[in-house]
Amino acid sequence: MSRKLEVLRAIVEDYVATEEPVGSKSLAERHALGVSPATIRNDMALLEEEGFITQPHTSAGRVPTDKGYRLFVDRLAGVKPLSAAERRAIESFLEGAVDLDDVIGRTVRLLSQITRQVAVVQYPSLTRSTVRHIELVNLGTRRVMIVLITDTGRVEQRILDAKAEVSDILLGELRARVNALCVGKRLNELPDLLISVAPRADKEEQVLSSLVVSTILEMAIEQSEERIVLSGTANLARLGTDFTHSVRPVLEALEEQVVLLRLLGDAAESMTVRIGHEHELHSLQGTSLVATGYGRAGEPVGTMGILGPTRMDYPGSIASVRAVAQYVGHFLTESGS
Amino acid sequence: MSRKLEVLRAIVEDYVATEEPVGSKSLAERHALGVSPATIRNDMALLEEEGFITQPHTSAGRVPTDKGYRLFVDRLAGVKPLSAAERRAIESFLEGAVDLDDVIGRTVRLLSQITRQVAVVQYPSLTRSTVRHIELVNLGTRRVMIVLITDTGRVEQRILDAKAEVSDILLGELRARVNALCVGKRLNELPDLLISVAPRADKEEQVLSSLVVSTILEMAIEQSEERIVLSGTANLARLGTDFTHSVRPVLEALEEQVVLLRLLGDAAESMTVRIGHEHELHSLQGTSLVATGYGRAGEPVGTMGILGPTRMDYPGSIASVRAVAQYVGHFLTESGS
DNA sequence: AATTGGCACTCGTCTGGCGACAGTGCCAGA
DNA sequence: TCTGGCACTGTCGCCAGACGAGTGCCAATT
Repeated sequence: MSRKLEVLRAIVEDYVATEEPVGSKSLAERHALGVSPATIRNDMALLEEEGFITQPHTSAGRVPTDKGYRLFVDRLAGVKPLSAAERRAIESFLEGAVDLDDVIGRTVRLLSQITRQVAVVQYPSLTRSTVRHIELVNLGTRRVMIVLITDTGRVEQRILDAKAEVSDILLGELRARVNALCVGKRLNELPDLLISVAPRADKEEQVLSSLVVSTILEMAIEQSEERIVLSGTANLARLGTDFTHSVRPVLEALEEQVVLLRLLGDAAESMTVRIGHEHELHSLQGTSLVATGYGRAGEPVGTMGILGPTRMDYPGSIASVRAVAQYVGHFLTESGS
Repeated sequence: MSRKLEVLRAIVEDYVATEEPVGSKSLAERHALGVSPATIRNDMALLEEEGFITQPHTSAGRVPTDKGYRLFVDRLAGVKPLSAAERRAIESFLEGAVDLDDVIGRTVRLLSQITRQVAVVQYPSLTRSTVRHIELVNLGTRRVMIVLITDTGRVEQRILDAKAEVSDILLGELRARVNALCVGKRLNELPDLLISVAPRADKEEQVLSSLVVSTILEMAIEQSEERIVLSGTANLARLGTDFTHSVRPVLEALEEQVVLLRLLGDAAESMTVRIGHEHELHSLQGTSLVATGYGRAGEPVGTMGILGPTRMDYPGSIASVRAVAQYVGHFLTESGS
């Protein structure tokens, strides 16, 4: 690898470690580059021309630009092995999780703790998952509860006003029919499947079944708006000290589900790193995202990642996110049958 | 009311409005106290001796102490009527909420928006609520799903490994028996009620029913650990500009469910205001809490409130929190049957 | 006895100047 | 192509002085 890139790598590493602009002299001292500060200065001048680094002011050291970080993660970042403590934390953290909420909750805390950044975890997506069971419960007083259970363990329920008293027998039949049709199918296949349930002779059944079907569809569609949980917002301190200008806009952005969804949206499956200005949203342009998909039995079901300052430890973050995602994948695969 | 208290009230109001120490001169100008600055200075000296106000430094104006705020909210704060915009916001915000999660989610966002502080809402407490229905679903492959539905609309589910294949008939019987016993009862009554389910002749049924019963109890107990949601953390900006010293510790405290629970724990029913050092937790001593319980058909089920700097608009916050709590109470009472 | 105007005093903040310092760019020489 | 030397430049910390907001006290007034 050319020395110039070696210099860039050294700059990124030092800057991430010290949080201060790095100069040619200290660079020569801390890294065994085998050349003098003057030579490094020449390389730095070139790197600056090409837009990989910049100076905060004339007589200061250099700081990587977003473009510099990009080059770093694409070509220079080695794989950083997890520390023993991290391994242990990951392995013990999910022990004893009782349900899906618990798994996701533990995961997001785990991620934010080991990376010391803000962690973001998307619930297993409904559209990608399949129906395990649909339960219809007669609550009396003309009400029916519909419970939709997916193979990822997610449960959605809705209460339906049936207009008229509901017969248990009818409801039982309907339950059997709906389940026969839907179990094992993906949620986005439901609309096509459920068409066949509606047309039926009996008037009373007609009304009820169409109500039930339309509610199930509503749940499948409307509720497939994904949920995302956060943890570790206190770690935003790493963005800088002036709250109102650096931290606040980020905190505001993170409170919007829509923003979070778009944030994780594209990072669908493989490891994705989005750096500074690569974010569309202006308020996030001082941050970087490291995200990857996680799966269940090979099938991708959701995304998780961390958000931190562009000046972050990319190799470490990438390693942690990847490890946690894999572990959660295993866990989901083994626990749910 | 004595003029001295009038002065204290004026100081609190001005300080909350301007966020700057308030001096005798500006106080005389902005408020029609009918006396000269010199007189006010005398009163201020007294108030300072008694510990209601203090000076940040010798030649600055006065700032209320926690004790001063306490006196203010106890004796001086009038009721501030809600603005029309707030009324409208409250009334329209809960329209179209589809389920309990949705109601709570909307409530917490609403509260943080109208008060411009951090809002904290506790889910309807399980122990205080009653069972609406318990559903047992045979998932096949030796698994049974248990769904516990409460009258507040909260749904808890758990999957149970039944060790052996489960007969639908048996499960149906068990479901009927459990529901007959539990529906309408409070969750904390369940242990006593469910004892009678266990002893039964049939070996197979014995195993299954004891498994189911113990799981239901687990759900009732373990899951009655309450959930609390937050919103508006970006508003912590109001605490001050230096992130690491004022905002960060608060953000960290708020991420701990345990802390949140204790925070809201005591504020059980009536309107509670906890100011600065009245918090036990050190990291919250720069903040104040305004909280109240909310109910459903008269029964208290949970707590909600806002957290902000001690220097906050107490009358306004109290009015908003009270109004939202009442409205959510109505909403819960009407919507669930 | 309460209130008021006047006045001296105290400190914190703002400003400008100065020197130390870190780091660069450039150049001539190896 | 690399290196040492050197002049240049911008930041930061420090200090002194001016400014001003606000107080405390006192003597005079009501």
